[in-house]
Amino acid sequence: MDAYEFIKDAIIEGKFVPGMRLAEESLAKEMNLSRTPIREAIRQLEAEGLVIPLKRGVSVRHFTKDDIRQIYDLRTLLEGYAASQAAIHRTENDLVEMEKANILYEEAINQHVESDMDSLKDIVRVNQKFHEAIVTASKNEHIHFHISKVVVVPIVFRSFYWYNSFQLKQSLEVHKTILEAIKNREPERARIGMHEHIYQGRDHVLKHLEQIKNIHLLKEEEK
Amino acid sequence: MDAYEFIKDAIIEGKFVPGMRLAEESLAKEMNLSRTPIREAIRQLEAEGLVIPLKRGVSVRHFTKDDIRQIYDLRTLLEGYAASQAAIHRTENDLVEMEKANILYEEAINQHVESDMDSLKDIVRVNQKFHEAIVTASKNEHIHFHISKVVVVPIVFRSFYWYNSFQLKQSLEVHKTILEAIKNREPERARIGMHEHIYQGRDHVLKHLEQIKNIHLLKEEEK
DNA sequence: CTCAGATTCATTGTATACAAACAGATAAAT
DNA sequence: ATTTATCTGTTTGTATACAATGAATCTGAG
Repeated sequence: MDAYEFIKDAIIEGKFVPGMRLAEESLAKEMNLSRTPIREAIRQLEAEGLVIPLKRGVSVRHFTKDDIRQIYDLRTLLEGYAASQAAIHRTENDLVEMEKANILYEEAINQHVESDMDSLKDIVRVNQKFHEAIVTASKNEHIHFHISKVVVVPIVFRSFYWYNSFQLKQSLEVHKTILEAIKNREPERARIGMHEHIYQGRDHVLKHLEQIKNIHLLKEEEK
Repeated sequence: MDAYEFIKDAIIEGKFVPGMRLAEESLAKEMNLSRTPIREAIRQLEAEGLVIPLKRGVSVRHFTKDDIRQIYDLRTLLEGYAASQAAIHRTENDLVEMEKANILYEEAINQHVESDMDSLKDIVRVNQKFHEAIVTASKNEHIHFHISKVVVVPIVFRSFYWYNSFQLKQSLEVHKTILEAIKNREPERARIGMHEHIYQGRDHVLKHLEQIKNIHLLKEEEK
């Protein structure tokens, strides 16, 4: 669906932010459509929890620090399980896909120069490919379905752009550990590796949120 | 939403079955509405995975035995985690709610007479209340959100109506174990109890599906 | 008889129209 | 001045209309 993609992308890109009131008419005008397809897209996004209904229109959902913690707990649980299952069910082809994704990841990190947004965007994208490959190898499409819903949220915060080279190199190491565990069919080690990896991400996002909050407080004081 | 409830209920009640082609117009006529609200309801149900888009119209999703296995794995993971978290975060009030639900469950089981559909429906409802109470006590609304999506699917199969008194008494025992573990703040025991409980349900549904399949095969032969 | 092409009919996708609900502003009354 | 009531403009909810798409049927040629 087109309107769906448009709105979702706008949220992910930060064009629509939490608290912002979105009316159907204005959205429709912005993308040269009538209200009908817009409404359908909104219903989908509501069902996914990305957007919440307002008395008047909708708003992109506002996630608190507590939400982030909960979502990462959930994601750790799901992706950790997926990794352990991947270690059991993975085929040779799955392994090839995972390795391919990880080589791209390594290349992206090596080419990366400190605080260059575009190269970071690349890294995020390739990282996702790697995670996707693992979930695919777990052979549980229902978990896949739920993970895909959970993964979007942290992206909204664009905390990734704050990773430094050291952290990136570190996460590459964890990737390699996970990959090796899945290759050697060690479910528990794969799970633990994934836990570590995602909790790293969680800490990072939370720290980022803390900074944003401070900036916000600063602005409040300035007034 | 009204059209949403209508369609979802129809699926749960078995009025709309997998493979059945549902056109917007006919749905609209059936509930005296125009197509517009119907379409929105369908988009929601699609996002939840209960219904799949067809080239022409939609159909309620057909779940295979493998889907059931995957969904129960997922549910075990999520509800097991919720139980362990409940053992950590539960308040006195949560405990009261859980005990209340479980007393109702015990009463419903004691009043139950073998293969009475209505009393089994009651039991299913009260059982859900118990599970709800645990998830609430876990203090993670995002897990709650995902569990609620996962729980609907097995209901569609109405395998519950095949429980016998012995199985019901057995599941009451497991409920009590879980409750005690949460009360005594033993996360791991709560998780294991929940695992056992849900895997019991899974075996039951799978056995039921096997029977249905046999009946189906019988019918095929009769032709 | 079989298959390709044209035709018809059902069904979706989108636009538009209008009524009902609601928020905010203005006016009136105490 | 504060509160209540009314009015007004905006925004949603639903219905309807029509074009685009796809499936099924029919027709004619080989």
